[in-house]
Amino acid sequence: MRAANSSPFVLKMSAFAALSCKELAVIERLQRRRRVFVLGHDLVHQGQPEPPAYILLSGWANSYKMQSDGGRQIVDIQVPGDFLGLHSVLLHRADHTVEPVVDIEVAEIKKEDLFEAFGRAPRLAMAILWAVSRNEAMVAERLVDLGRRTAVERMAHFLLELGARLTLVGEGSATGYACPLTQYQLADALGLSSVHANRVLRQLRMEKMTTFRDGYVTFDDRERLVGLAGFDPAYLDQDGPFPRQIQGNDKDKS
Amino acid sequence: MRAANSSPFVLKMSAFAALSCKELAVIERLQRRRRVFVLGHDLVHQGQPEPPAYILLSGWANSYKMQSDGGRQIVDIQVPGDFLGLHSVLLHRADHTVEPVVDIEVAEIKKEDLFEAFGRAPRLAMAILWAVSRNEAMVAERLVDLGRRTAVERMAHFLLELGARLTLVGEGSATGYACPLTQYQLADALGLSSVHANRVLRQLRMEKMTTFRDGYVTFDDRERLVGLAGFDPAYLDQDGPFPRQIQGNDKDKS
DNA sequence: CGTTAGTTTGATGGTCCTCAAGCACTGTGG
DNA sequence: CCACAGTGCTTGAGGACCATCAAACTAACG
Repeated sequence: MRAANSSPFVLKMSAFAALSCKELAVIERLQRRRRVFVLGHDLVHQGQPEPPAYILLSGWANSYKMQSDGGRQIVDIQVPGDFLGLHSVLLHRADHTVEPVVDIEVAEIKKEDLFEAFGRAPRLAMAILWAVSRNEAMVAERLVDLGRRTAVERMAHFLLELGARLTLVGEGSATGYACPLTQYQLADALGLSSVHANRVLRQLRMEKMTTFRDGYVTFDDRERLVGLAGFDPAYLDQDGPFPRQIQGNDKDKS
Repeated sequence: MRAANSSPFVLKMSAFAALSCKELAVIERLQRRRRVFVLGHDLVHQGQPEPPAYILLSGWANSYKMQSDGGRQIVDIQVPGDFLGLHSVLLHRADHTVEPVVDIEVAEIKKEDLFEAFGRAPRLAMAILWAVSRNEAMVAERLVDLGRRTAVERMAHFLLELGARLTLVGEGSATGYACPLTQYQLADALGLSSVHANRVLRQLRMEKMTTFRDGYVTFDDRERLVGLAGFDPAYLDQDGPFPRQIQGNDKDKS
C-alpha cells in the first residue's frame, strides 16, 4: 500500500480529493494488469475498435492524429500518472494513436473494469471524471496556443505546462525537468515545422529564458518565461505543489 | 415521458446506449432546475470558483478563453443536448467563460447532483463520461484544424462537424442547417481573423461547396466539401445504428 | 437619420512554411 | 579502425498564408 501511496497516479488523484482506504484499494485493483511497451510499438492505433485505456506508470507517451496528407498533430503528451486513451475507451473506435516516447510501463484498463470500479466507489467516478476534465482543459489550453499565441509563446507555455504537470507527480521542479521529447515531437505538438521549433528554442535559449538540451529543460528565468507565455496554471487544477495564488480552499464534499 | 424521450439531451445520450426507464428517470431528475439566459449574460465566467454545469435545452452557446492581450479563442460551440461547462464542474475554478449565442434555455446541474446520479445509476456515469470523452474528441479535432489544416480546410471541417452534431439531435440534415453564429465567432473558433474568415467563406461559396448566409449554412456540394476538409465523422461516435452495450447488460447486438 | 453590429473588399507586411544543405553523434559492419 | 547510414539538430533563402490596417456598405433599431 505504500507503493500505491507513492505511485504517480495516486499522487495525481490526490490533487482532486483525499482518497479513502477503500478507494485506494479500488485504484490498486484497477492497476493490476501491468504491461510494458517498447519504443515503436503503439498502445492504441487510430481507428482501432473498442480500445482499452491505460494508466502510465513510468516513462512518457504521446497521442496523435494523422491526416491523409501525412500531417501529424500531437494532441497530448502523457507523463507518469496520466491516463492513456481514456477518452477513447467509451468511443467505439479510437480517434487517435498512442505511442511510447520511451520504453514505458502501464496498467491496462478495460471498459468493464471502469464500470465495476464505478459501482464500487461512486466518488472514484467523480475522480476519473475530474481526470478527464483536466485533460480536456489541457487540450483546450493547447487550442489557445495554436489559435492565438505566436510560436515563441506557444513553446514557452507548453514547456511550463509540462513542468507543472511533472512537479505534481514528483518528477519536476521550478528549475527544470528531464524531457525525452525530440524537437520533431515538440513541433508536432505545437503545430509548427521542426525547423521553426528549432529556431524558437534557440531564441528562448539566447534570451536566457529556458534551455532545451540533451533531454533536459532548464528554466533560466522562469518569471520572464511565465510573463512571455501568459502562463496561468489554474486550468491544471493542482493547488498543491506550487501555484499559491489560488486561495479557493473550501473543503471537500460529502 | 415522450417529452423526455424526444429532448435533444436524451437523443444524444441514446447514441451511447439504450437507456432504461430508471436511467431516463434519473436524467429527468437531473434536468429539473430550469433556467433561461439571455444574450449578454454569461452562464459561467473564467475564474469563477465551483461553477455549476448546465444542459443546453434550446439555443446555442459557446465557451471561450480570453487572453491578457485581448485575444479570444472559442474552445467549443454548443448546440442543444450538449453540456455546458461540464468539464469545469469538477475543477475548482472555471477555466473558461460560457456565453449564450442566442437566448437559451438550460438545466442547471450541481456537482452534488452528479454525485447523486452516479450513485443511483453507475451506467449513467459511463454515459456522462462518454459525453465528456466525445467532447474532448471534438476539441482534439479542432486542435488538428488549427495545427495542421489551412483556413479553408478548417472552415469546411468545422461547418461539417456542426452539421453532423445537429443532425444527431434532429436540427440539421445533409443539405444544411440554421446557424446563428456571426463571422466573428467563426473566426474566434477557428483561430482566424474575422477578415480572413470572411474571405474563406467567400471562396467556399464561389467554388460552390457551401454557403453561409443569413443565419443558414447550405451544403451546395457536400461531397467535395468532405473531400476538401478530410472530414471523417468517426470521432463523433454517432454513426450508424447504435448497438451499444456495457458489460453483459444488453440484449440485441449486431 | 444617426448609431451600432455585422459583412465585404483592398493593400501591405510579418510569421512561419518549404526546400536545401551541413553538422554532430551513435551504432553497425567491413 | 574506418566508412557508412541513421537520427536528430542547426542554419540559410525564398515565398505563401494569413494578420493587420483601413474603409465602404448593409441592415436593424431607436
